[in-house]
Amino acid sequence: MKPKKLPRSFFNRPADQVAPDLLGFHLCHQLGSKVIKSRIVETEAYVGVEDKACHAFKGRTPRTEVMFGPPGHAYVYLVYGMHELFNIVTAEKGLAHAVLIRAGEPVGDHSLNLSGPGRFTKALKISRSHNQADLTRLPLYVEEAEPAKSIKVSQRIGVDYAGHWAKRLLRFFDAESSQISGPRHLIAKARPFKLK
DNA sequence: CGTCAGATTCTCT
DNA sequence: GAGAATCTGACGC
Repeated sequence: MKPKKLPRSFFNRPADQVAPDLLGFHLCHQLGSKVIKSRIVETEAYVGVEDKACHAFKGRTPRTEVMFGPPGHAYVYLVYGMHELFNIVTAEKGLAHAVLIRAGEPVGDHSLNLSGPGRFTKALKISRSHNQADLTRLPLYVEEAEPAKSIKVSQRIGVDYAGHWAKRLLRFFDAESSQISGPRHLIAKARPFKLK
């Protein structure tokens, strides 16, 4: 398969459709003459203003402004005062959907730890300076690759406060990957998911 | 294996 | 001023 940057149309769909489709694809960051690549193995969908676990639930603020913009852009923010988390804005402008990238596997000759959303951004050298970056262009882009063969779904992690939204199966991961993050019991409870 | 507290700072009330 | 889409290391079984 010839590597190819994903076009904006790929991202112009609801987050719960984009999130499983991203598994197996590569997130690439060009730094000078080098490109750091990671195979995406774990994602979570945040489905807009009705989703209590989604930052956009509280409405449009300076921080969440990007989410209300057009799809295919980065939403990077700080949690717990220490970790920067990388999201991709999806669905049509105004819906404020996003996909959180939670884990990846190294691609190429590097041996980085990409298991966990905080580690993922650290390893790929992604920071808040990339907030609002257009992901259909350099230096940050998603490359099409072999899709994950076996996908599982579970509840999202760290969103217990979100009432019935916490129970929705919006976390997707490659069942064959060893880099999956989060509590074991959620991984054990996960169930198979078939792409449409 | 499991649970738990602490680090550290931004965001919105 | 409270709480957060996390990670690590300590301790108990």
